[in-house]
Amino acid sequence: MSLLKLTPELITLIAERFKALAEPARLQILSCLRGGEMTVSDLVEETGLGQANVSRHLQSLYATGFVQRRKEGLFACYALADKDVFKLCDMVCGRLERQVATRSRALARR
Amino acid sequence: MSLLKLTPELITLIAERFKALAEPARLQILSCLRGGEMTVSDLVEETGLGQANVSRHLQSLYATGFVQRRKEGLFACYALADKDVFKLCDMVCGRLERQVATRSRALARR
DNA sequence: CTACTATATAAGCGTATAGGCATATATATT
DNA sequence: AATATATATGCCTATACGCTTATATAGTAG
Repeated sequence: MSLLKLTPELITLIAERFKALAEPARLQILSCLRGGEMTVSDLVEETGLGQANVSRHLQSLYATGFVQRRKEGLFACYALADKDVFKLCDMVCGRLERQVATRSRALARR
Repeated sequence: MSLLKLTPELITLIAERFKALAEPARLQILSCLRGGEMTVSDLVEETGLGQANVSRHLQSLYATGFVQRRKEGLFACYALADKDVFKLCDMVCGRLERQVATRSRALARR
């Protein structure tokens, strides 16, 4: 629908959200969380990223509302706030597929 | 659906696309283009950004496939590649609205 | 209490990038 | 040809950010 008027303030907020998704490491983390709640240690192991790094990215994803946080004893359990993230990825992927197709044709034409 | 497996290569590509949307200036440009095709000069005037700046952002948006380009005499006319960009924004906005609501309640509770 | 573990945070470093200025390129006009 | 205009690009500086190492905080166990 896109009925929303994009005011400067809104634009800033939207840009922040996209920025949170604009990093491979964070997308990787979100992708891991697709399987369900995970601790920081789990994510460190699964992603191969450093612990401090994962923690910082999680803060960023939490601040922008893409993940939820739950404390269980020593562990911090993170989970996707909702599944929309992957709808976003799919939309971008759709675009990607179209572009890849277009460029393949362009290359073939040379 | 989110049936796509997020391979490392795909993650990189998706991150690039999100990065293109992660800048207020570029969102502002896209928002302007919502009304239809515009020249660089039009966009400079409408956004208040510098010409070099606008030109650069347009290259970035073009490289990531968010805008189309057409040359008409001296002018370069840019247009949205499709409307999906604003579906993306709306989805992020939806999330924003929910968050704003949640946080207002949280503040009220203190 | 001490020691250990999981997570968060701080400091420093290197890189990427936005913005401004000057300039190059391309096209049109005379 | 020369000149003017629209756009693109190269260079510079400031800032932002990701990554690593080291440390701080919080919770648990002995």
